[in-house]
Amino acid sequence: MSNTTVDSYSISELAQEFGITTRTIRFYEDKGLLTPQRRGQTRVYTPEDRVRLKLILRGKRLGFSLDESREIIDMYDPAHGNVDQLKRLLDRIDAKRQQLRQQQRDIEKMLAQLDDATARTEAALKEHSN
Amino acid sequence: MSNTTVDSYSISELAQEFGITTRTIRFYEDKGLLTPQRRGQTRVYTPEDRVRLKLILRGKRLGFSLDESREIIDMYDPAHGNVDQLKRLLDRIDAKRQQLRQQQRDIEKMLAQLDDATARTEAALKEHSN
DNA sequence: GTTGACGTTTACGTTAACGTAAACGTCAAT
DNA sequence: ATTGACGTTTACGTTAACGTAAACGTCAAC
Repeated sequence: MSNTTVDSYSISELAQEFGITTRTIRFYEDKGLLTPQRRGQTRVYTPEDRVRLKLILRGKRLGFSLDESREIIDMYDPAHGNVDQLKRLLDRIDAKRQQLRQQQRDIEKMLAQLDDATARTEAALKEHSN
Repeated sequence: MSNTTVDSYSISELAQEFGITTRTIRFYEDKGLLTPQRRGQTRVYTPEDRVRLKLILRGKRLGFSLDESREIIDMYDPAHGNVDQLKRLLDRIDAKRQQLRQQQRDIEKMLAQLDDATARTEAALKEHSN
């Protein structure tokens, strides 16, 4: 279960923690979203790998594709060479921001709609108590 | 193009307005999300149909499946008979609310992450100006 | 009367994101 | 030495949400 190095994880540990299957984790690796090390054949995950996985799943909850999640994750690292690329990166970051703000507005409207639905349903319930 | 009744829409009008294809709209009908009337063979959409379509697309932007969107849309109508069903409906509405709140938190974190990415990228740009 | 623009149905194709199963290796425990 | 828990690779299957194309009807315009 627990390891000597303490801050490394097995594939099943991560799977259990996040409520996904090992198949899913290997699939993410296949798609280039994770690149764990190997102890022999066996995959060994660092805390950084774990964070990346967390980000992927967060993206999933927001309806992002794996490609989109990869893009967002890659935005965090500064390794992108020349000035032109950096400027384009800024644009892509901004685009994502706009998208997230749109989602915020969508959520607000849906929550309002749900409040409405609750009110209507409770009203219908009161009708039944007559 | 425009109709005599004014508040009815053709399939291509809706497609253009929302930036989707007619195929998509017919697909939604196939899945039971829309039930337009017919003038002969031709589909005729009411303003209510248009609203439903809008809700579907809003759900899409939030990563909802068509089934989920259908569920949310159906929550708005009070036609669901008995007390037990109404109480279960309230629970489902509440569950959706929780999910949306989770998405709100996810968005906040992602926006913070993007701010971080922007700062780092701009820092990298300043390096290049040396 | 044929050419477009628009509509229809039917049906096969495609992509993403895994599920599921087979077939195998490893290592500690019985 | 075999069982069980865990890991591996390879590969075919599945579902959702459409795309794409074929083949046809309709109706106004030239």
